[in-house]
Amino acid sequence: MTEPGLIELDRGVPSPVGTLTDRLFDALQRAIVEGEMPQGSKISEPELARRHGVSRGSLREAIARLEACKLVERKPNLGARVVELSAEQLIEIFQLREALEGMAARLAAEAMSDAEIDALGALLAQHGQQIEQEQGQAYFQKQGDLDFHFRIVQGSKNRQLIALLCEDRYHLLRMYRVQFGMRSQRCRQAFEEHQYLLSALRSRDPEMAELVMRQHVRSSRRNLEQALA
Amino acid sequence: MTEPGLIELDRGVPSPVGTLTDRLFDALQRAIVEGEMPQGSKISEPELARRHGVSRGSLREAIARLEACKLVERKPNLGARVVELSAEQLIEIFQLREALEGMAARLAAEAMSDAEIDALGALLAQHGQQIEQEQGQAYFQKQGDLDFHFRIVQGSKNRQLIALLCEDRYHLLRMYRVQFGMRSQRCRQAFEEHQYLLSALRSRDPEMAELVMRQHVRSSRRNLEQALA
DNA sequence: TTTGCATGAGGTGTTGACACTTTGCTTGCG
DNA sequence: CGCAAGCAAAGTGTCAACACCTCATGCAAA
Repeated sequence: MTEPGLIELDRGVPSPVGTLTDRLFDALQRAIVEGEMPQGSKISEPELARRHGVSRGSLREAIARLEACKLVERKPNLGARVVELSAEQLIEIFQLREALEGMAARLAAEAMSDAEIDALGALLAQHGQQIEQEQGQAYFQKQGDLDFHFRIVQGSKNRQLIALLCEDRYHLLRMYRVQFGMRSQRCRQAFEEHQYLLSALRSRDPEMAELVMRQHVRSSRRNLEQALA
Repeated sequence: MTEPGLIELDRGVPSPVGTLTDRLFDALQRAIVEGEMPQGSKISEPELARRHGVSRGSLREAIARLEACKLVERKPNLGARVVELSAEQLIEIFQLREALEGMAARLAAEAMSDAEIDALGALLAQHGQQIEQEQGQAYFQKQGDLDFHFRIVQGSKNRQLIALLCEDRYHLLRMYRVQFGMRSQRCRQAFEEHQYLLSALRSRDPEMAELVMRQHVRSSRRNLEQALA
């Protein structure tokens, strides 16, 4: 629920938090994820800098960070473009997730505290209610799913995994969800799989947790492949 | 054998390849991996810029890329420091590798061409000879091991995996190998495990390939944990 | 002696300007 | 009419200078 606040740039107040490059990075990242900057569109440094009332230097540093997140691609002397998510790349991302989140679940089964697991259970219960009431269908359910996976990764207590999935690649996944936002017929099934995973965590069974998580991500991928064909 | 050339900065010739930031990045990366810039040491932008005869702007972009590779850590208004590899973080990196390279091996079992697999076999045969002759013990064997894993990842044909392991995190692994360079008693065992993996690839058995690779990385990790204790 | 604040130096964040590269169009020649 | 060389505009790479922040040093007051 309380996702680390995205700072709005270009508002009345000059957002007195973080460095200028930080705020620029957040603003651009949001713009790309939401689709305001279309996939594959070219980024003109002078124009963007003018639009945001910022020098090119700061903008270039922000773009460098976006490049590290794989949200933009840059070629020397040719400039930067917003990344394009092809079908193949989406599938590759899901293969990456299968491996990484599977390992995260395995580690989480041993590293999460009882309190964290209980909190996860509460979150799931809430999701269940939302699904029953069929309210906030699209957005909230997807956000909920993201929250769930987010917490598992955090629960692994592995800083490499956390940095990679919750900071570096997190926004790329959000971009996929926002822009490819296919209505999830898989919603109820995904909810069940989340509960299986919760059981594995409660049993402190690493092997089972990894198995369930991998199967879960793989199902999502298969669903995606089918929808793309 | 033919690792993409590291460009030497500060030589007679002005290295007429790539942008200045690129060359700076390569030079700093090498310096960090080799230990010339000690772990945890602070990076003074003015001094480094002067030493390399470069403006601070270019240097800052190079540092931003190093940060993306996790080779340096930066805090606002406090500057950048070379990353410190603690024992815990090393273990976390190996857990990451187990997941990622396991998946890479799985995919490679289906995606690699027969020619690529044959070339891998030739590489392994060469390693075997080197081990027999006990020559070039430390460096070449470690480099050989890195080459082997490098090729498996490339063989997965998954651009996400390749970018992550062969570009983003590759140098962090090299840094560990160079600086923690423990003599590998495990050398012969690792060689055998590599051959098991080759067999799995030849059989086009994804399940087995992933299993062997994960076991291989896990053994390395256990060996590391033991050596650290 | 110790605590607190002022001050200065060093360092980082940010900016505007300059130089080179790319690109699309124009112009002149075959 | 087609094509190559050249030119102009836009864009990226690089730089030096300015503004703000942090930290350490020293001085003054309790």
